[in-house]
Amino acid sequence: MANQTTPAKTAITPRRDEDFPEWYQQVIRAAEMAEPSDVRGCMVIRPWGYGIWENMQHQLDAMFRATGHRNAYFPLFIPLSYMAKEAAHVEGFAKECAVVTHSRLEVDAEGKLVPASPLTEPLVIRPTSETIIGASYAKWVQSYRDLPILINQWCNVVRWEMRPRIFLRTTEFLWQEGHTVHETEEEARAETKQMLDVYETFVRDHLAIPVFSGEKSESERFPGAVQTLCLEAMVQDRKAIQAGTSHFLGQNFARASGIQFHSRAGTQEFGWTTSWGMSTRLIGTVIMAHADDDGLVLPPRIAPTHVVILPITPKEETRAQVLAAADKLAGELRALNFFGAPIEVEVDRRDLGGGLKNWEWIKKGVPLRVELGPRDLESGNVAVSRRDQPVKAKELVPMAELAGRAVALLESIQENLLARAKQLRDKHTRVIDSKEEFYRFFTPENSAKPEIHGGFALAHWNGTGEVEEQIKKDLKVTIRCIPFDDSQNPPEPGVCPFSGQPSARRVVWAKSY
RNA sequence: CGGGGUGUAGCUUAGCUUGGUAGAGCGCCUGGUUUGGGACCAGGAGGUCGCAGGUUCAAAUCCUGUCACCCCGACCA
Repeated sequence: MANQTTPAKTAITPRRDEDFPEWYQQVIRAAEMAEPSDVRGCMVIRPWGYGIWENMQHQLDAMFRATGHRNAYFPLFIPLSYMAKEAAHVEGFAKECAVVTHSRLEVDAEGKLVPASPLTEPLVIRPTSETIIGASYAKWVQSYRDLPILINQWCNVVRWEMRPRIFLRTTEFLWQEGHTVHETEEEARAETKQMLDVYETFVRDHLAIPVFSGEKSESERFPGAVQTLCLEAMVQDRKAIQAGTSHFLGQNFARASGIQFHSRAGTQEFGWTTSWGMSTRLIGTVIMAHADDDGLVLPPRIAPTHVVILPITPKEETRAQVLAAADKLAGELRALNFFGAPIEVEVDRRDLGGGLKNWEWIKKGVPLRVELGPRDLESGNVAVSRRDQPVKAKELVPMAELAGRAVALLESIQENLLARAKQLRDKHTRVIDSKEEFYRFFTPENSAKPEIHGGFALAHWNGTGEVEEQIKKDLKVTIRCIPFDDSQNPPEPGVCPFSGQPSARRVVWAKSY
């Protein structure tokens, strides 16, 4: 009996329903995506995690280019005085800025390295780049003919967070920030909405995560913005997570940075600016949206490897044959195009137990696993397992047909993950009209160790910050977004259950990350 | 930054109340047996018990401080 080595029921312990935050960390570790570093709040992104990020980057970048944007790069350091230019902006970020105050190290009398040469003006490490990019734009913009300016930058930013969590909230993180200047308010507003739509398409079609899109209430708005648009996704513990934001900045930052131009009418006008961003946090969102108790589950479109071929070589005499067949199959698959790029195939020829190898790839979330052994050579079949299906499930596919079906299989997984996520979200999105029901919805039965509960509540709201504040205080629930008025979410006047006052439309309430 | 908890080998941990020179499982290395499923046998490497003080003949164990991490709050992509 092999009692001691009996496999755990699930590859990840604890399970999601036992301890969701701990499960999340274990998935990241088991998939070798990232790990904590010696620097507090900062993470090391390992190749598997970084490969996912690179795919996200390339795909979004293509979408930015297609909408007329170009990449550029601005400094990491922002002069302290720049930060002070926009009042609300300073207030929003001051508490989480890392500040560089010295320019060299010296050995002191005790032989210890100490900072020396204080800077005349301290430099802030960018928490975001509105101010320093604004300074450049102020120089570049003279006339309406210079507009619009449509620039994006991929970079790291630093926000000194109190409670870091890998991918979700780290002190340093990677992101993309778009910064645009427009001649008119309408144009800038259209840009803000357009980029939100780009994000929504990306998150839904590439990451297989459905979202609510809408506007933030005043209390949740980006510091200095006139309007903040957002996407809100539901993950498997039914909390909301923001999956991208787009800000209409009005003329606030243009005034602060002096972005002015001669208009068609010959007058001097301030530009209308926008900014929009998404970050490595989306990797955490993908994990929490799709991963299961056996590890990561990757939407094929962002998987660093789409197909892993597992050669089974029980007998030395058939080994070479099996490996050759595996390589041949890999070659056929690599010639295929999935979603604009070659299918990424890995042949795992490591001399490990078959089960061990298999589990590694399950934990990494590779969409398709293909087992190929001597018996398959004879029968002409391979066993194909989909990561969106139970681990033991496999389908025998004639080897000659696999290449013909691979793309469809990947597409099917992609669709299934989206459908599954949508189902989860819809199941836990509830229209609520009474305060009692609302409070019940968001209150766990076991307060000592809260079980997974709640979800999204669609409830009326009188539009005041007081109601928001009260509910946040009572339940830790906030307005995640005020949906746009469109055919999908038509406005529906009603009564705010918290104040009894009239409400123009339902808004989305949830606990959030 | 407040409240709670935890720090012992790469990971999970026993030992701590009742001080007496550090134990296990997984993983790792070597050899062998295996091989359609997270294999088995034998041997082996790996720990200044988070760190710094203190009490003591003696500290993983008691005391003080400190750091890190986790959970809950305040803040946020």
